[in-house]
Amino acid sequence: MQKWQRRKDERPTEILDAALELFGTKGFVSTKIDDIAKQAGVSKGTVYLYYPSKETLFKEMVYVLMLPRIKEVELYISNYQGKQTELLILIINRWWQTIKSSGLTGIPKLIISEADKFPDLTKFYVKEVIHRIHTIVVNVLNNGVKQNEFKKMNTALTARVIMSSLVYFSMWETSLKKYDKKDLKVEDMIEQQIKLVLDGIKK
Amino acid sequence: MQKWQRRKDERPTEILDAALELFGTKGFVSTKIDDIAKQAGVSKGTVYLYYPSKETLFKEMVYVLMLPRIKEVELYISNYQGKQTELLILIINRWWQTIKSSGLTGIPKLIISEADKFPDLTKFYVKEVIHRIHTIVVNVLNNGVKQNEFKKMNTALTARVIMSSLVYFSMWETSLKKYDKKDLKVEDMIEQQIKLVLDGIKK
Amino acid sequence: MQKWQRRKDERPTEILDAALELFGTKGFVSTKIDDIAKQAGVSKGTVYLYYPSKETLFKEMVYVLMLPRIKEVELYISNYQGKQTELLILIINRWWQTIKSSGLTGIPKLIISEADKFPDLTKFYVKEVIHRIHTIVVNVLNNGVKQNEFKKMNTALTARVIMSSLVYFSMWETSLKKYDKKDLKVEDMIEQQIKLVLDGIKK
Amino acid sequence: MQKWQRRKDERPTEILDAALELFGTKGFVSTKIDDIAKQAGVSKGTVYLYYPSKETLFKEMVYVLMLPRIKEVELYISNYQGKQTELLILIINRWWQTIKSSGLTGIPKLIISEADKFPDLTKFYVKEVIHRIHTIVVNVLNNGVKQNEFKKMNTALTARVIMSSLVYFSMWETSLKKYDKKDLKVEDMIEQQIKLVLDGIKK
DNA sequence: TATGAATGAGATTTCATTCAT
DNA sequence: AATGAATGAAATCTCATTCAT
Repeated sequence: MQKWQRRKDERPTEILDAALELFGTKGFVSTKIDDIAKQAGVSKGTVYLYYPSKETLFKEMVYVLMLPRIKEVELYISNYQGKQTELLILIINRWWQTIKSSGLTGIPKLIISEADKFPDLTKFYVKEVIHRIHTIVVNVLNNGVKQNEFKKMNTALTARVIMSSLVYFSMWETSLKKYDKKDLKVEDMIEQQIKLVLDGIKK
Repeated sequence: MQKWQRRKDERPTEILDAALELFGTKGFVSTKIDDIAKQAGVSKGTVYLYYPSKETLFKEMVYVLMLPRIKEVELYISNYQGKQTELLILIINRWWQTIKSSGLTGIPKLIISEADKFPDLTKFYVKEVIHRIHTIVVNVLNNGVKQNEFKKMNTALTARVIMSSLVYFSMWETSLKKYDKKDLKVEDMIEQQIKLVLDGIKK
Repeated sequence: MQKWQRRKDERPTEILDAALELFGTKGFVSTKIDDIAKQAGVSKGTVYLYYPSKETLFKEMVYVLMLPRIKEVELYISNYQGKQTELLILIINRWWQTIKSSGLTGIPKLIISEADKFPDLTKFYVKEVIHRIHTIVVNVLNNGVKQNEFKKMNTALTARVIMSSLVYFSMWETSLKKYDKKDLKVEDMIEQQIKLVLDGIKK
Repeated sequence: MQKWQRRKDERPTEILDAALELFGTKGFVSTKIDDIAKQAGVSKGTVYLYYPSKETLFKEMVYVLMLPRIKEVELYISNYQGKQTELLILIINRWWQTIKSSGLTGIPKLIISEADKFPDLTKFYVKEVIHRIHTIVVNVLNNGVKQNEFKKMNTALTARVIMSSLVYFSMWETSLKKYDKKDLKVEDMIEQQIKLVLDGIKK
C-alpha cells in the first residue's frame, strides 16, 4: 500500500480543477488551501509545491482556464459564413455551453467579488475576456447593420446590454438558483433574451 | 418584533451605515469589525452591544436597508395611471436612482458572493427583493399585453431578462467600472436596454 | 477567578523582558512567539497587540534595552576627575556590571548571530553601541597619553583590542561557560585583562 | 571508527564544504538542506544519503573540518626551537591564517550561536578546540617564564585573555565587518594585540 | 546510488469575540 | 452603556524528512 504516487504532470491541472470548484462556490477567502488539497487528493504541501501562494493559485486558475475558452469561441465563429442573425444566436449559445461544460460558471462571480483584491487579474479579465467577447458581438452587430439585417443602432452599447444578461445568468446559476424557483433554467432565459433582442434589433 | 426592525436609538443605524459602506466595497470577510466600528465612530465593543455577531450585523444590514427601498418603489408606482410603456421606463429608472442614492449598489454583489454562507439571507433576498420586483415588472407587462401596448409573450421570462441586465449593471458599477472603459455610464446602458426591450416587445 | 487582567502599561516591558531572556538564550529563530508569551504570562495574541511582528519585537528589544545602558555608562564617567588609569579600570568594570545586572549579556551574541538578517539593527548597534563605547575608551587613552600616564600608541586599535576581549567574555558567559571550566569567572578574566593591558600601555 | 572520519568518496566532503559556506554565513536554522544540496551540486535526497539529519550534518561539519586544523597548528609548532616570544607571535598569526584560508572563520560564531542546541558539539568544541589551543598557549607562556623571557603571571588566565581577542576578531570578520569601518583589518588588530600583550608580559 | 515529488508537523499571524475596567 | 485589552482558534506558509521512481 503506497503512501503516495508521483504524478508531476497531472498535479497542476488537478489542483487547478479543485481550486475552480471550491473558489467558484465558496469564494476566495472562505476557500482554505486544505480544502483544495483534499479535493485534489494531495496534501497541503503539494499545493505549495506547484503554486507559491494562494493568490498565485487563484490568478493562475483564471488565466489558465479562461483563455483557452475564449480562443475556442473565437475559433468556432471565425469561419462562419451566413446570416448575422444566426451567428448571434450561435455565439450566445456557444458561450454558455462552453462555460457551463468546463465548469467555469463561477468565474464571473469570483472576478466581481474579488476585483479590488486582484486588480491585475481584474484588468486581465476585463481586457482579455470581457473586451474580446464584446468585440466579437460588436462585429456581428456591425456586419448585420451593413448587410441590412439589423436596424441602425449604437452597437457598442447594445453589445454590453446583450452580454450583461448572459453574465448575470451565469452568476445566478452559481449563487442564486438553489434559493430561487427550482424550475427556472438558464437556457430558457437565454432563449427568451435572444428573442427579445432580435425582435428589438431586426429590421 | 421582527429582527430587522429599527431600534429607537441612533447608534444601530450609524453602525449599519458603516457596515453597508465597508461590506459593500470590501466584501464580508475582508471587512473587519474594527473597521466598521471606526467608520461608525464607536469602539469594537459597542458594535457587539447592538449586534451579537458579525454575521448578524451583515444580515440585519441587508434586511433593514433593502426592505424600505422596495416599499418605496412599490408605493411610487401604486397610484400610477397611464401607459404601461411609460410605467416600465419609470420603474427601471426609479429603481436605479433609489439604489444608487441610498448607497445600495453593493448589495447584489454581496448577496451573490456570500449566498452559500448566508442561506437564510439569500432566501430572504430572493423572496423579498427579487421576487417582489419581479412581480411588479410582470404585472406591468401583463397589463401592457392586456391594454394592447405589448405583444403576447412569456412575461415571467421577459421580466427576468429585463432585471438581469439591471442587476448586472449595479455589480459592474461596484466592481468592474474602474478597470473598464472610464466613460461608460450605467445610465446610458440602462437607456439602451430600455430602447432595446421596448423595441422588442412593443406592438 | 479572573481570566485575565488589564495591564496596558506593564505589558510592553514584561514582553520585552521575556523576549530578552528567550532570544538571548535560544536565538531569534529558535525562540517561538508562544514561548515569549508564556514567559511574559500572556497569550500569543497579546504579544501581537504590542509588537506587530516577531522581527519588530526583536529590534525593539535591542533598541529599548541597550540605549539606556550606554547612556548610564556615559553619564557615570562624564564627571570623572582623576587618573586615566583608574578611569579605564572603572569603565571596564562598570560596563560589565551594567550589562550583567540588566541581563543584557546575550545581546552581543544575538547581534553577531543575526547580523545579516537585521542589517538596520546591526548598523544601529555598531553605531550607537560599539562606536560610542569605542569613543569613550579612545578618549581615555588619548587623555592618558597627553597626561603622560600612557605610552604613545595607536589608541584606536588599542581600544578595539581592549573591547574585543570584553565582548567575547560576555558571549562566553552566555553560551560557553556551562560547557567550559565551571570555576572560570568573567570577573577574573577581566581583572587579568586589565592588568595585562595596563602593563602593556603604562609608561 | 569515529563518526567524524572522512568517507572514501568525494561526495561527503563536497557536501561538508557547501554546508560550511552556508551555515557559516546564514546560521543553522536559516540554512536550508535544499541550499546545501544545490551548493554541493547534488539533490536533496543525496544529502540524506550521507548524513541522516541536518543536525548530524552540522556536527560532522564542525568535527571533520576543525580537527585537522588544530593538528596542523600543533604539528607546526611541535619542533619549534627558539624564543618563546617569537613562538607566541607565530602561533597567533598561524592560527588566523589557517582559519581564514580554510574558510573556518564562521565556526566560532556558529558554536556560540547554537551552543544550547548542540550541547555535545559544544562540549567537543570546548574540549578539542578551545582547550587544546589554550594548552598550547599556556605551555608557551610557562616556558617563557621559565626561560626568563616573561614575567611571572597567571598563565592560564593570560592565555584566555589572549585567545578571547582572536576569537572575537574572527566573529567580527564574519558578522560585523561589513557594518563597521570598512578599512579596519583583522590583521592590524591582531598585530596591535600582540604588541600590547608582549609589552605587558615581557620582562 | 541518486533524484526530487510528496508529506505533515509546526511556526507566524489575524481577528471575531469576550470581558475587566 | 461604552471601551479596548486580552484571548485563542484557525489560516497561510515553510521545510526537514520520506520514499516512489
